[in-house]
Amino acid sequence: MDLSVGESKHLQFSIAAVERDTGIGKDTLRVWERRYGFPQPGRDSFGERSYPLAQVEKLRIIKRLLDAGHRPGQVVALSVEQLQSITESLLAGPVDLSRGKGGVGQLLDQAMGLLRTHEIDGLRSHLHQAVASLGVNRFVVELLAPLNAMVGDAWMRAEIQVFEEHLYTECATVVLRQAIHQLNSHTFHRQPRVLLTTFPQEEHAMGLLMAESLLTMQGCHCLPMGVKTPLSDIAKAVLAHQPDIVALSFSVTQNPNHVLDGLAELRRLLPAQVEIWAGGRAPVLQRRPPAGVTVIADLAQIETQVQRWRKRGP
Amino acid sequence: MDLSVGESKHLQFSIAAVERDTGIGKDTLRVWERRYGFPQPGRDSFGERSYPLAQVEKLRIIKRLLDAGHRPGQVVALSVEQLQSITESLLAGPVDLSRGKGGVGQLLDQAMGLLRTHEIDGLRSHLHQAVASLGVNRFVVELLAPLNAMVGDAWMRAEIQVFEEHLYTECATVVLRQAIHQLNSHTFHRQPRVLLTTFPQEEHAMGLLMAESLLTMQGCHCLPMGVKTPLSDIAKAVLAHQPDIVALSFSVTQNPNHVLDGLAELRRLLPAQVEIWAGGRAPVLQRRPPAGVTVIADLAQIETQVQRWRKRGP
DNA sequence: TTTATGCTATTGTCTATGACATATTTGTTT
DNA sequence: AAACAAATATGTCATAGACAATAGCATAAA
Repeated sequence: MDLSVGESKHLQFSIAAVERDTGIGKDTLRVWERRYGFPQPGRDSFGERSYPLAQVEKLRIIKRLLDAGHRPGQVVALSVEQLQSITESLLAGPVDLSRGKGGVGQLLDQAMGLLRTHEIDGLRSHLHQAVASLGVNRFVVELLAPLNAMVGDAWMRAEIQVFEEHLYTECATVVLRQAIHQLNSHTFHRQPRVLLTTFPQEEHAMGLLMAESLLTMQGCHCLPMGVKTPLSDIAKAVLAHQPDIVALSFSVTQNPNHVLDGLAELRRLLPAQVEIWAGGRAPVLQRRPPAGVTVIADLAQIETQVQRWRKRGP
Repeated sequence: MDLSVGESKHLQFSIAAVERDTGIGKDTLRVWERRYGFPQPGRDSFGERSYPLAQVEKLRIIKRLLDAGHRPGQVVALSVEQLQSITESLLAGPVDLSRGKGGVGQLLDQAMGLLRTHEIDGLRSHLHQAVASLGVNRFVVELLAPLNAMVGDAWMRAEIQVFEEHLYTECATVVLRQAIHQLNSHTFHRQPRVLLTTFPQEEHAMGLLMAESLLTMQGCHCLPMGVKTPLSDIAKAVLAHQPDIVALSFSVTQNPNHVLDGLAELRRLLPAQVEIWAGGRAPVLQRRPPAGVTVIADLAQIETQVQRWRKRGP
């Protein structure tokens, strides 16, 4: 029978299948084997690497730790137990802080509960209700943002599955998009035009969507461009649409240098009167705020910044 | 400055950037060079391949022809003129067909016009109106799907900018999501549960969204999971949610082998009674339909397939 | 104490060429 | 025409070495 598909009956994976399932490139897999002694795949009858399931799963744990900032030399050669203890020690504190304040803590816990029990329809209607009762602003700032953080944490600890995270993201996106659509944007005296997108490395669209909702609440005219736009294309779009502000979102996992270099480069490409706003959880933004860029430390600041822009001279 | 993206100031591309932009693997690019004499990249100061823009564009044309069924030996060594004459003789048929029938051709052209003149708000309201007047079903099948194809074509020929494509995608997504949300799903006798997602390589969510809208129209219960789900996580989600059908979407650019390998592997991972539906523009699906997988050749077939499922014994 | 600078180790990706399984075409024989 | 065999075409995997980019760390300067 045909075994060329990458996975044999006994859950053995070809190098291409491992690349697809872990996101680790073929070259990297080979060089890890050479340098660290792991993974150590068997060979099939053609002399090609054949990875058992256990090694693929270990590789996924390793990938998570790398995303969290660990380096291959520290973790690739460790045992599964050691990897798991590192994963657990990685996140200990900040979760409890967000709960309990303002009474939304209960809504948060309910949402996490629905996610864990796979009640997606229940989660969706729960979030819909929350929008209705809290209003878009509080929904985003007090419920959705902390919930994102909690889901991200839980994912890091492998407490929730990848597919649960996917379902959550999709669900939250639907609810939030719906909420944005129902906003009847008030007309302010000065209505800034805001172009929203992310850099090519950044895949996460939730931050962008949260920003869009709050900006729309503030009466801004939003031009959402989705994620992963090359710098030169951001510049072309600015030329074509003449926005007042370019808003960018960065998640934790972003390479700090890429963030700073990208922002500096973009600042160079854009006319001076176009403001660049950078928000999101990338720590480097707070630590070394780049020149000519407005750093949005947390979502609540969006309101303040829009007001500042309105007061600014033309 | 940051050159890590693979593209230098003078529009020279690294091999990784070419792989990303054309979908042709690094190994394949090197072996074409060895065997056919094209592409013939220059070398940068480090001795690494450096592809000029013209060659990348030619590679995109070649990729199109390969997707259409031509073989590398026939086309890789040809000149740009020869390639274009083949392309035009190829494209004579199916595009015009979709226009002019049923009067949506005009709506199509208007949409393309709005996109080219950067009137995004106009495009959005145009599409909203189209949903209202055509109904979701015809909107998706007759307007949005052809429009996607046209935008894809235009992008392949480098007639539209990357940022225009981004804006279009975002705009169409918003309109379609809105339309889905307003569907009040009728309850049928047998209501299949459908899990929707894509393989890890596939970034495009539009196909999935179009499928979701049509499935919902047919009274299906949809579980959208977003894009890029690893195979083993699809399997876990199936275990948790017990859907009747797993629906996957594939765009043209997908590597044919990856598509077939992935589908075969997924088929082995899932219980036999769970159907796998594969749709989208990946030509390999029609050319070599994999066993145990229902190929959805075009969107209109979704209705037929749902009816077939309903008649099927439990 | 903090901020720059330079050295060193780490790490991913590239290069080169060869091998070969699978797919497709071509040629030959019923 | 249909069936089978031989030949080609094609993508992917293998090995091993090289090196640019990154990160960590120590030292010097503010």
